[in-house]
Amino acid sequence: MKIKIKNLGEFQLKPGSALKDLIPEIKKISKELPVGFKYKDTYIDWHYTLNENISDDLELEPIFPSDKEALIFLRHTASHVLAQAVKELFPKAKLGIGPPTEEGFYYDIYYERPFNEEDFKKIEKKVKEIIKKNLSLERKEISKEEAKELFKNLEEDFKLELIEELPDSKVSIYSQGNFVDLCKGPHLLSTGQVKAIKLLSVAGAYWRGDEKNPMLWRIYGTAFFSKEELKAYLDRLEEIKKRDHRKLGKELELFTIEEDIGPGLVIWLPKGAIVRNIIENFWEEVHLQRGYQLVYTPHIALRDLWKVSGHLDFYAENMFPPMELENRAYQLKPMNCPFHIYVYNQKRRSYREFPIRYCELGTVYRFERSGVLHGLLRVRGFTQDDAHIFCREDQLEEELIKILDLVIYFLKVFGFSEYKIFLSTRPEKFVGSPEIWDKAENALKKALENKGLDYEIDPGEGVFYGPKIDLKIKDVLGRFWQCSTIQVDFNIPERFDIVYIGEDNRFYRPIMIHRALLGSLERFLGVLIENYAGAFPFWIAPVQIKVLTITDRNVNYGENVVKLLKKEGFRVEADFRNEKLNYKIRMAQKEKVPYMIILGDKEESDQVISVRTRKGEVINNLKLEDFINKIKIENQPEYLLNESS
RNA sequence: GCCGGCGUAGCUCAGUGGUAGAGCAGCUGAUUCGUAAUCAGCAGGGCAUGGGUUCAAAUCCCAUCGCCGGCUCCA
Repeated sequence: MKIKIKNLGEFQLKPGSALKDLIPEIKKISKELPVGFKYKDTYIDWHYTLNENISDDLELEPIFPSDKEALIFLRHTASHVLAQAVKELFPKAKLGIGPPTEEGFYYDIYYERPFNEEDFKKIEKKVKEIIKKNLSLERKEISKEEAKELFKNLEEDFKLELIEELPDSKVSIYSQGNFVDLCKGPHLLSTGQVKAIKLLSVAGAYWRGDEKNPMLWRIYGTAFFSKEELKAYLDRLEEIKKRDHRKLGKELELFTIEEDIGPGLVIWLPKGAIVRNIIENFWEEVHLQRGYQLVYTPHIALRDLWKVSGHLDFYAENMFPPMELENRAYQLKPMNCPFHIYVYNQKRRSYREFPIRYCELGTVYRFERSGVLHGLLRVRGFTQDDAHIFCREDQLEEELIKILDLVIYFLKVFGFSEYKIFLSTRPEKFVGSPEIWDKAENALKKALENKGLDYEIDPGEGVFYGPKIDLKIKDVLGRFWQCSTIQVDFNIPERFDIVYIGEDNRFYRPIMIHRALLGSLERFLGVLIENYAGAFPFWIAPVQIKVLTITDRNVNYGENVVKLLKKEGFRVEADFRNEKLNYKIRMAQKEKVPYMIILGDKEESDQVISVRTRKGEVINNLKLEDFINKIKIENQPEYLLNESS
């Protein structure tokens, strides 16, 4: 039988033999040995044998250690090594699943008690031993019946459950030493090929993510082909820690979340509030330019409003409980949409008016379970940069395209140029008819295609009132964050029975689009803090310039400079303390102020300034006027856009 | 909500049964200094909260709250 391997040539293989029998031959012609292969969409490792898995002549695509996909092989094996280590140390442990992930791998393992730090160390040691032993892996295909027998004897209950649900009559198992695991692969040749591995953490995880199921212990780890790559990864984890918005938020005095005030409720401190204010002002300006109208609505409303909107039926578990007052129930708002319906309903609407676009920085409250709160990224009270657009069916696609334009513009201004787009379709719990949903889903698809944007479909992830497009933005460290959401809604207009008069003088139902571009200001600022590591670009920096004097003699001159800068509208702080320059620079540097102006006798006598940038560049003998002209340009939101393009 | 870990001064952290500690920040004084920490002194703590064990608890036990890492969910 012929095996063609891309770029390596053709090989003959006898039926019944494994791909690994080709290794000596391949080694002769290739410096580097592939870790495995890809055939169509499946990974094939060296352990595949001809009669079992491969019937016809086929062309395989080799995967080398330098390929990204090679990590899947490596991490699958790494997770087996981990599982073996745990089973050897704790024979009573039962295995769940152990897949590779984006960044590493994990194994979910049931054990009668939690693994503690000591266990963790032991496991780590055992893992290293197994790698050192360089055990060969082996793949076998057996019938489901045989597999059931095997795992029943091993008392691997979770594996039995998995086997039960596998669609094929045959399943594959991999073994190394005396360890066997149900696994579809792919794997490396032997445990010794796992060169750089690190176990990272243990945490409880429900079997199959369902809280009705027993809790297993999930051990996270990561593995790479080289120690250098592993180190780079661990360094990156350190970097992420350094950029944590919770840490920076405290250090830079941006925001606080106080135990006495309540979980998930954010206090914006002056420095953070000014950042938020600058973003809000910019946001409003752009919206007004683009044909939106600004509205304000209350934080609470009569509970009946939420009955009409459908929230009580479909969203109740995310809402704060009602408040009773003068025999009427009020409800803290989880969304802004019903209010905007009433703005719409102020008068009879004509088809000529459309599209009508209402926008609001609307603060909403949602009940999030305590365990999921996370700094600014997951809170209970947040301000959405919300808008609701009412339009006719024939305008829907164009409106969606405009929204996509707008969101891409905003993200660019804030330094995000890469994102993933998801189209979420009808969930299990939904209002309206399936036909209407299909219509809405199609409109979203067409808009995305019109803009030439790639997207993935997230089945069943839509909101109860309509399908949506979500954008996840990629930050400088390559992490993705969900902020923007665009949702088509045929249902709420119907529930509130809103109408417009058409050309033919008859009533029609408008379509509503919900959209938030930055998402919530809290989350967006959290992401922004991490993206910039707290060093905001000039136009949003809470303190843009810090004026430092060298001696007390220069204070008068310093006050003058500060006054002139403030007059121009810049956010300036003075550090005229009787301290050494180095000390003042260090402080300003830690506050991540973009520019320091340093004033000594020299500057004063020449009536100039010295400027030190956040990056450490020094410009001497600058006229204040020239500096102001330079930073005026830098103070525009689009400055960085123009710089990089 | 569930599982594990953690909670000591404004911040970062020492302190594991015997009188609460350090550095930074703050205040006072000295120093007047040129591109990432000048020196000295002072002040600052219900050890998350509430119970319990003990002659004695920051330390051991129980409960509650909060935070962190996950599960799940979403802006």
